[in-house]
Amino acid sequence: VTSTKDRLVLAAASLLDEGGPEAVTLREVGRLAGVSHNAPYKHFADKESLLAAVAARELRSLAGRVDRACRSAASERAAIEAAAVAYARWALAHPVRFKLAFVRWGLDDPGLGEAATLARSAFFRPFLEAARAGVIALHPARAATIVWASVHGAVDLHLSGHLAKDGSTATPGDVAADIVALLTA
Amino acid sequence: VTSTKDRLVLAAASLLDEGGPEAVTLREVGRLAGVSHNAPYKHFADKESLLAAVAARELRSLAGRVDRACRSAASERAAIEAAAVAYARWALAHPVRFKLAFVRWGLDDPGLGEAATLARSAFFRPFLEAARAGVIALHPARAATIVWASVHGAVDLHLSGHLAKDGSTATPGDVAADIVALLTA
DNA sequence: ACCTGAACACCGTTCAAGT
DNA sequence: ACCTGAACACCGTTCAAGT
Repeated sequence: VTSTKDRLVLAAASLLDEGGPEAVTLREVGRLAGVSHNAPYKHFADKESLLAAVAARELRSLAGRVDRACRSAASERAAIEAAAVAYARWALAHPVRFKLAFVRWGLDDPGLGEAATLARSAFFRPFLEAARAGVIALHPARAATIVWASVHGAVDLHLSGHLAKDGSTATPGDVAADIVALLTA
Repeated sequence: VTSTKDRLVLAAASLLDEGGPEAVTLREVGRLAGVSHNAPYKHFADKESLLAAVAARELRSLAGRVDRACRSAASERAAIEAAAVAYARWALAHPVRFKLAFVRWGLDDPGLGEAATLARSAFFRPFLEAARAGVIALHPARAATIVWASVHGAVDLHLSGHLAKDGSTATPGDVAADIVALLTA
């Protein structure tokens, strides 16, 4: 019951996971979806638009994970920590998708914009609730951006191999714990 | 007096700045360096190795900038803030080079590893000195990783368009200021 | 030791045509 | 409305050969 368009997106995502970005060719995407090598052009403007659809799907998935993690937390502070941990776990588990989702797009796909807003909102929600409960002193948007940037940056540095391997630097998990502790102190 | 190898790296960097990653083709690199389209293969194993050399050059440049910014600071705290600001300014001024420097490389170029260590050391130095002076309470490597990750992440989110445009989220500069204030409080 | 030119396989994109 | 097959321009890489 999946449309050709959906199958194309799924095929691209699958190729991305298995062989990295350079493995995603329109010819292979078509073959995996059971259509010709240029059927994608009937559903997407070009290759970049197809990849943007993959990125959007990924961001919506991330938003869902963060949302569920927050909801099952016992306190406002635990919800913040759960959001940070869920974000880091997702990124470390799917490094290629993570990198794709934060590429500088040369287009402005409305679906991609909506998905990005969804992910941002999911991450910000526990901060708004913590601020209402008086758990954090800082402006919630400022606090949320700091934690988001910290976790995102730690993961990116880790994935690109820039954090020292000898243990002299902190891991993404350390950074998440430290920053939440600092903000709720 | 520049060698062909140097000219190839410079040509690649120039093309990268002007037209983005997809503008860097070995044919155009060769043409710009005044050699044939496959002369690069006499100096680099493949295209990825050439790009790794560009990334290494960029990381050394970043290390120099951070170093100079720290040295001209009036206090230990000012040195930390200067390092963070220098990092963010460099990244925002050269977004394409920034993205290239933090790509997940499928090779282990020794020159790239050394350059990465150089950049990391430059960023960590003011934290070691601040810890010695008693300005920060946290372990210096932990504090440095937090600030580094925060600034790096804020810039990456900003460049990929994930920070809201309506001003509801903080800018990379805000994040740098907030995180340094939190750590030295 | 360093470079060139031809050649090969592959890819994104376009186009005319099919149902 | 959706898809196909041929074709085009382009790119990374290899190879035989040149100085």
